[in-house]
Amino acid sequence: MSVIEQIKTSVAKAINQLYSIEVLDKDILLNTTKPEFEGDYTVVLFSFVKQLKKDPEALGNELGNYLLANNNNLFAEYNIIKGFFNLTISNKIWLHFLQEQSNNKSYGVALPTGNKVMVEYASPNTNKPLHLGHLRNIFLGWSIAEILKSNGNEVVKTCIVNDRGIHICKSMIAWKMFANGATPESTNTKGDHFVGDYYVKFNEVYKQQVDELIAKGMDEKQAEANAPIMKDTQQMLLDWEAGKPDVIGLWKKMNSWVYTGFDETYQKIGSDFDKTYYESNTYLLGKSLVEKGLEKNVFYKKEDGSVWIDLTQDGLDEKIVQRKDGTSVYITQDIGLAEQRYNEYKANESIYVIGDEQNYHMKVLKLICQKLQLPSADGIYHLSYGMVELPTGKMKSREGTVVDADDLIEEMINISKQKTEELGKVNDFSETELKELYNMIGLGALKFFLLRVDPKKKMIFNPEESIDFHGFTAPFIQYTHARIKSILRKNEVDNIINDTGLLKLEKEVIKQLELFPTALLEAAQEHDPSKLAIYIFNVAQLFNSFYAQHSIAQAENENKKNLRLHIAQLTAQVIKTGMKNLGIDVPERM
RNA sequence: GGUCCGGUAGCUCAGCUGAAUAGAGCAACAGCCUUCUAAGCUGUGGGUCAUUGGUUUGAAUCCAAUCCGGAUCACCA
Repeated sequence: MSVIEQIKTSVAKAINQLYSIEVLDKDILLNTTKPEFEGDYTVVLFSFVKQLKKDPEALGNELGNYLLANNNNLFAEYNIIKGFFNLTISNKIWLHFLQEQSNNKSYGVALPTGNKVMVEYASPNTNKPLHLGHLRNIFLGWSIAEILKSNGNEVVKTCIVNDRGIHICKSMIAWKMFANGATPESTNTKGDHFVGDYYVKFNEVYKQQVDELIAKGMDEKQAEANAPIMKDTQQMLLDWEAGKPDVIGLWKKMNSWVYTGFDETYQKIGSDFDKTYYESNTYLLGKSLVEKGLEKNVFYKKEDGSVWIDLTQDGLDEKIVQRKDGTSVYITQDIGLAEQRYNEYKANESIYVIGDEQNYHMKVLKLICQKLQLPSADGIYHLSYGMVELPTGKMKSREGTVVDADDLIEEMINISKQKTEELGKVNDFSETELKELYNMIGLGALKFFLLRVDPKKKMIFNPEESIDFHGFTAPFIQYTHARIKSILRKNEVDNIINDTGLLKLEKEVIKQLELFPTALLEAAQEHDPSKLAIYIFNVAQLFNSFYAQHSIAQAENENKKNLRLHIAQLTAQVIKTGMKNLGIDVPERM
């Protein structure tokens, strides 16, 4: 049980005993004590002062005496300032904690709970390469999966590839018209970029044709509908749906180019999936559910034969779930896929990492699943994240104003190379070791940059200002780790910690380390890796202050040295495990 | 127009289940390497927490209204 939980339980019990009122653990408002006051944790008494009509001073003293008398292992002393009841935890608790955990490689990781969670993320289109927005999505998905695993959940990572539809046909048409048979190999281009170039090409030509038609006197709408290249594309979609061999062949070929490109990127950033679904296989799903919904009167049929659901009672609108020609719409596919995934994996929770422009859609999806009483319905959680925008506005792949994922990754790695070379601390590294280190630092910086902020907030990325390597960043944390490792390489740790008392900073670091499982749990509960990122940063920052003030190797005596080595060891461990949960590796040297 | 999200230091962001003098990082300025890795540490300056009103012993935090920015409300996906 964490120290915080112990305090809450003790205080709640004390109040129950002393005043016979019903107080639960969660009613205890507990903060870390502000540095300018004496103590470790502070209970805010005001609500009890009011309830019990007692003077805070008197209440605090009665409580303090009771706590000291009945929990003498936990509390060392207390003081009361206004309504703030400051508790000092006894050093024995901290030392015991350190002794128990400093050698525990899996500190913070919970035992299996039997809970199963699916995390869906990435979900790219196969007509263009990945961009910065995808990276935010992928890093978030990966990280939340890791965090859930650390909290004892079994996790299935999944991806739904958007591999069909008009946008795919656009690239295909443009390739047919302009490529003269070129391939990624023949042009030495990464497959997803190769296909993406034709998507851009399509839009150029399309725009030109529309302009021409407008110049000939057509209005804009008509022009857009009548541009020859668009008509060809629509025909191609029909041919695809009809299964015309040459179209299907081209579709398969171009998609395979894209997948090869994606795989390269996924491998580079260290991401993978346990199961990939393809929309070309799932887009017809959900039909049986429409039937079921009609039977249950969840859905209703309009005169023209289209099927709808009325969500106005729930504050939403009417939504179509099946077209009059009997084909599924997007949301129906999603319902069908939700059912299919549940049948395959029986996960009781399903997290969708999808941008916040789909908030409404996801709300509707969950609601419909609930109304259909699908077993997966209540477990649906939309991990919504804000768009990544440029200072000039939104990224638009159609217009080519995107921050390309591969370019950005390469740039980050180059910067880390350059900085590492400037510092010259690892000149003895081999080529492979160096490459690994540059990747670790460059990708770490990028991942941390995207994960350290609240997912639901949109973020602005300025390509002109490169991502920082100082302060609240991954390299700062990685550096702290490397520095500790350097000390641990040079000094023997004795297993037994002797009680020599704790200096302020020694205790502060231990206190912070003790919060690790709490931070991991909070990140999981709130589906928010930024909580963990901030926690790890605080650990590193606090350790660095400690490090600057107190020598470890040259400590005042052997016992102090050993104590500090244990602190250093556990700090390194927490950083390593914590960063792993963000998908970031941490070097032994840098 | 309805719904949802956001507005905190020059910049990027924490804090938002109410509680002590609103915190970090970056940038600026001033210090600290003959001692464990200076990608570090210490300090200084920098705030009408969008605005107004309300609830409360106490509001950045809760409520209401207003202003600003964004998303969404497709027989697109």
